[in-house]
Amino acid sequence: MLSTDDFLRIAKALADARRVEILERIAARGDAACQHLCEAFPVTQPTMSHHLRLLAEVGLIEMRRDGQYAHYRLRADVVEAYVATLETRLRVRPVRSTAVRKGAVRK
Amino acid sequence: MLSTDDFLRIAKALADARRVEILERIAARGDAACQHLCEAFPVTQPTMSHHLRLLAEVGLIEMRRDGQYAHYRLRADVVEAYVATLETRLRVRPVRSTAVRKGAVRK
DNA sequence: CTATTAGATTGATAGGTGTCTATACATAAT
DNA sequence: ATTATGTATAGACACCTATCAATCTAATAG
Repeated sequence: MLSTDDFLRIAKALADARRVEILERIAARGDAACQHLCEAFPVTQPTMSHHLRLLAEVGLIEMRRDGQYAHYRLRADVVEAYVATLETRLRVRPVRSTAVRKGAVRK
Repeated sequence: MLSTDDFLRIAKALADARRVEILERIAARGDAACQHLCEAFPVTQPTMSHHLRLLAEVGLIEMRRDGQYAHYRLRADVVEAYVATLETRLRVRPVRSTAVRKGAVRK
């Protein structure tokens, strides 16, 4: 279960078409470099950097540095935690156990 | 599975703290009148009306008129459809069957 | 018909944010 | 060191939207 704050921040992160597309791409590849993502979408590199930063801040993705390259991967457990929280708050189904690693969300 | 458009509109509807609170309230009661919701939150009636309209437009709630009163109830199946679509797009778990009644989303 | 109450609509305003250009920082290659 | 490349930051701008006061419509009560 996410805190009210984390929950809202994730919801806002998911409320942008481009960001969801980026997440999809990262999820589909398992691992994506910023460079690759910049080429895959019609946005400038700073805009892509902005989106990735935001997604990482709310915990939906995780970055791994490899020299000058930045690689990202999806935090499926955080997505699940968001879903579980949404369902619990709206009472649409029994809660499912979804352990989320501590420190996923940057304060 | 929701269309890309419906998916995004629901995501945006869920990306506001007040709206989620309103949804929670409606979900908790099973049925809530606009009047009651106005008293339950520190917002003016036009603002509440605005939120309810938006939530109904994206299909998350449904209105029933009773004379001059307006009653709302949650569309749990639409919430589930949103969740299923999110999980499918991000590949976080197998798809679950979630039939959504046609015409829930106003065009 | 008149008054009252519930809800919707209309403008207007303030704050938030997605996007860009320009620039800075960091790592790698020569 | 210098140059090149990948990423991050800063500032600006346009657009969107949550909110309110004021007003309007609809239905009920007297």
